[in-house]
Amino acid sequence: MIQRPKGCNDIYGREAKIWKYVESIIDATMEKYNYTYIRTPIFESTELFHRGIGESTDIVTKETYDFVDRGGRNMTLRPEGTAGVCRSYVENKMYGDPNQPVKVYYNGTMYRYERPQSGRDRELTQFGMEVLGSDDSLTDAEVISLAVNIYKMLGLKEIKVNINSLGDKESRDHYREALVQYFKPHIQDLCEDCQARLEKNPLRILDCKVDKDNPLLKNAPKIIDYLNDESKERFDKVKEYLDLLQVKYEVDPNVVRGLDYYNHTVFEIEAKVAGFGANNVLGGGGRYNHLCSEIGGPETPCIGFASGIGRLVRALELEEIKLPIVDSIDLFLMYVNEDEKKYAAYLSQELRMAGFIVDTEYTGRSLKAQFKQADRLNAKFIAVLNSEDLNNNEIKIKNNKTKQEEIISLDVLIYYLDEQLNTGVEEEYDNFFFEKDECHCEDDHHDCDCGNDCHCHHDK
RNA sequence: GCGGCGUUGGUGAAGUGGUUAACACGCUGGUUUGUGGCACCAGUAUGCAUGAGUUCGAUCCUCAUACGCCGCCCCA
Repeated sequence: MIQRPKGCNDIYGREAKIWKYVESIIDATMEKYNYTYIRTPIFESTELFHRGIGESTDIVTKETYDFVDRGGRNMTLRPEGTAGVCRSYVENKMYGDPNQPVKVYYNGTMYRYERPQSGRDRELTQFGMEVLGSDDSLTDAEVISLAVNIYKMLGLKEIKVNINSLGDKESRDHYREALVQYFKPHIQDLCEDCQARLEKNPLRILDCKVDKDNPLLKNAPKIIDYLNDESKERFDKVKEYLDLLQVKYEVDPNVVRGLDYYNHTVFEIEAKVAGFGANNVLGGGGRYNHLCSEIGGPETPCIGFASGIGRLVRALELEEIKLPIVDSIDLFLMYVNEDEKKYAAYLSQELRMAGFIVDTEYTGRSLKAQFKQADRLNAKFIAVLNSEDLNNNEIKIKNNKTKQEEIISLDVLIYYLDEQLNTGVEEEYDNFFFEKDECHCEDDHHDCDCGNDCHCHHDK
């Protein structure tokens, strides 16, 4: 049997409906923030990722799907979305558009050659947004709040926003040097990986899982103390705007991100729901003011965010959030003989074009089995076509919930269905969202005893 | 790239070096000749991821490969 490629998934059935719903919320929310949709190629020249993401990053050195095309060109399946968007911004001279900044969002598959595990696939779907052409801290705050609001619109409650600032190049170099100086005398106390990190990327040591309880890490220099005045000022401004937008966050000096192009604001949003596994970051992003110039465009200040849809769907499942997924049909048409079948085919089309969700029988089932099929499809109405009725221009239609059956004229069928299906809509909407009681506590920092199943930020 | 565990019908799974691979759900048909969901009866894997090997004989033992799950590195 031919199996699917390692780390890739087929998404179908109910899960596909969840994905489509999630994507519809993303589209709708992005639209409200006036981000426009952008589609860029799934593969780009290898050079773009090497220059953009960074030669020495793991993602480029060992995780890309590279290939040489038939014309001998070096190509790479995109491992992330930002580099392609920047390339498009530069190549299409969007910087010349008077309408700045350019605010775009994307949603597509990315590819990373990694060993699959919980929350990590080789083909993954990410949505993300980028603001290109503004250095204003308000864009930093807006991108973070937009991300949070998408999660909120989907009903997620158990999320946590961690932010940090890497400062500008000067601050970062300064800090890097300080870290190396600090760790060097104690290097033998750290795990093997960290010893390697000291030269390669000392910032990563702070995020080590093995050494996370080592007091050495706790007392390490903090980047905040190494930010120059300008960097510090802008970080304060970002926090001020976040407070204004009522985004709850924590400053986490360990958020450093894996891609070279970030500076100043970096952030991650994690799922806090139990059972998520090792990879609990739903999304992350940051500011990248030098990427565009790095790939041959003008120096352009930018900020962006990307989030894995697979992980997001998983978080929704673990939080048991009920989504408005339509898994019912309006009418199932049943028949026994060929004439009735033909009429079923004809009538199905008429009703579908009139706006109803209609299905019928295609596998030659017995009438009894057709009833079961109608139930499996969650048909709101069912009708057994009967030659005699049809000759009288009538149809016998049954409400599959109340079991009430009526004989009506075929001439009024559309109006009948329309009327019947529109009653009880409210009742249906009641089931859409799994509403939890809102917390009305005044103080966020206390042990909540309001009795609600709420998730306000107390000190735990 | 490194490590651990796994893979048996449509599904959940039991099981054994030796003729017919449990059980349950589901599905199909019948009892009931065109208004069902219950009940009862019957049918439903020439097959145990793939390929080699050991053996008189392999789903079972060995090896390799593929894929899955979980962790590490790293990352969404």
